[in-house]
Amino acid sequence: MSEINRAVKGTNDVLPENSHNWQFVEGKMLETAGLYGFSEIRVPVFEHTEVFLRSVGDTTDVVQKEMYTFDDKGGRSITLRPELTAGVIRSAIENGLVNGALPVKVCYIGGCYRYEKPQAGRLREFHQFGVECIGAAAPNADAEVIALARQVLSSIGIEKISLEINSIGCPECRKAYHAALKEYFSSKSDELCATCLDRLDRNPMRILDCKSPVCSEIAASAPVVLDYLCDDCREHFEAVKSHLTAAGIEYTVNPHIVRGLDYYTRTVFEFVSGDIGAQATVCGGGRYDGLISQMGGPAVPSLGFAMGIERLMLVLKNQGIALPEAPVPDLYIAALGEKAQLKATALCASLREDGFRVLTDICGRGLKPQMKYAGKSGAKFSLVLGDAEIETGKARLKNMQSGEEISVSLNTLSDRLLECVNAQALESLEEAVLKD
RNA sequence: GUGGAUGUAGCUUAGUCGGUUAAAGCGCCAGUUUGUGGCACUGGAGACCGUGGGUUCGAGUCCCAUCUUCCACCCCA
Repeated sequence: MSEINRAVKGTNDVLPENSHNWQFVEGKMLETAGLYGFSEIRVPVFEHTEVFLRSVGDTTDVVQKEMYTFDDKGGRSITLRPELTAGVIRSAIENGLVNGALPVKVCYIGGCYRYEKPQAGRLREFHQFGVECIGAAAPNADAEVIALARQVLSSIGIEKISLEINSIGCPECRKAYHAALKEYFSSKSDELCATCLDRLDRNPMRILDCKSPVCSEIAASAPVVLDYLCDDCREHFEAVKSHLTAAGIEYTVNPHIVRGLDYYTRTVFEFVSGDIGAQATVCGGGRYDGLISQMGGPAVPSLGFAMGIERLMLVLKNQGIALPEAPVPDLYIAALGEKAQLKATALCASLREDGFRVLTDICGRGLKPQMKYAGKSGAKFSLVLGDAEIETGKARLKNMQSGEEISVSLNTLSDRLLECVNAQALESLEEAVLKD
């Protein structure tokens, strides 16, 4: 296949048969965020490259080798967003949100772009839902944001997923911890893998995250961040845990959680699933108290998380979680002959005006293929319109599941269809109750 | 960026030691039935066998390269 009919590597289409699942999931995300007071914010897909260098951190892998960066025709360096926090914070500062009533609570859904080698749960274009809570320093803010993530997951049926939390401290207490880590790992430097040797200088905390068996064995007995937290950070972390417990949220403390983006401070957390392959993190987030001032805003604390929607979909699929069915047409009108087609057009117009989902033939087909299509479309009812029906003003309304038919007057079709659709819905509702 | 696997109609696949018009099921279109879907039967459309080279009288089949997809490393959501 040539490039003209092939999607770019690492990108996916959401086809009509799946789009209702995305609509459902995204709807639940926005709805749940609303319960916590978060409103949607929409920001551009691209920003000045500098926005990401400043926030994500210019030593991170994301910035160093994964960004889609290019010069526009005006000579500006532009980057497709690899994540949304940077752009959202930029917008909050630029539009003065951070100077208004705090906290600012915003959420977002959008595509992100990273030049990576695709594999299970990893794409070059992927989608994130996330929230930013700007201006809240208290530990119950951390718990609230985590509770929101938890509730989003359960609102779409995901219960089997684990929450891991950690505190990586503030810049102050991290100095002591870095020193301790360096000392510890330096003593084992001849056993560490090549990348970890490199990390020893740049960012020793990342060694804790290494999956190579040797390194993770060494990391297992490395100094633990939690032992090096200053009093404030320790107190904060203890309070976060108390609030999580108060909210009824289960968690495990994993001192090896280290986020890959530079801006994190204090609380960090991940929701992890064992059902979707090596890329197991479905949601990652934490606190980033220094980010706003680092990006030229006032010194206000901030926190948030991001969820990978494709990974979420994988969890749903691999755990066999069923989402609501796509809506089906209420009525298919089969028409025979020009007169009947005109009448069908008129009926469709008024029924759609009344809010019904109505289909009719637009391919000029015969009755049988029309009925066949009606069946495939999943339409609840069908109606055949020919010369006889136009003449008498009456037609037979057919229930496509049971096959039973009733005679209806075309003048009162809308009312009768409403009754029939409701009756059918009631029937399946009763069936559902019986099954329980 | 490194490694392993993969590629034949829209989908799932068959295709022998290299041999003539590349096969089947599902799906799609139409008919059997001139006004009624699901079942059955009949017919039809649809594939430059991922792409480009090479070996050969002859390549879907063998060789090389390249791309895609999948999986893992790395990293992250």
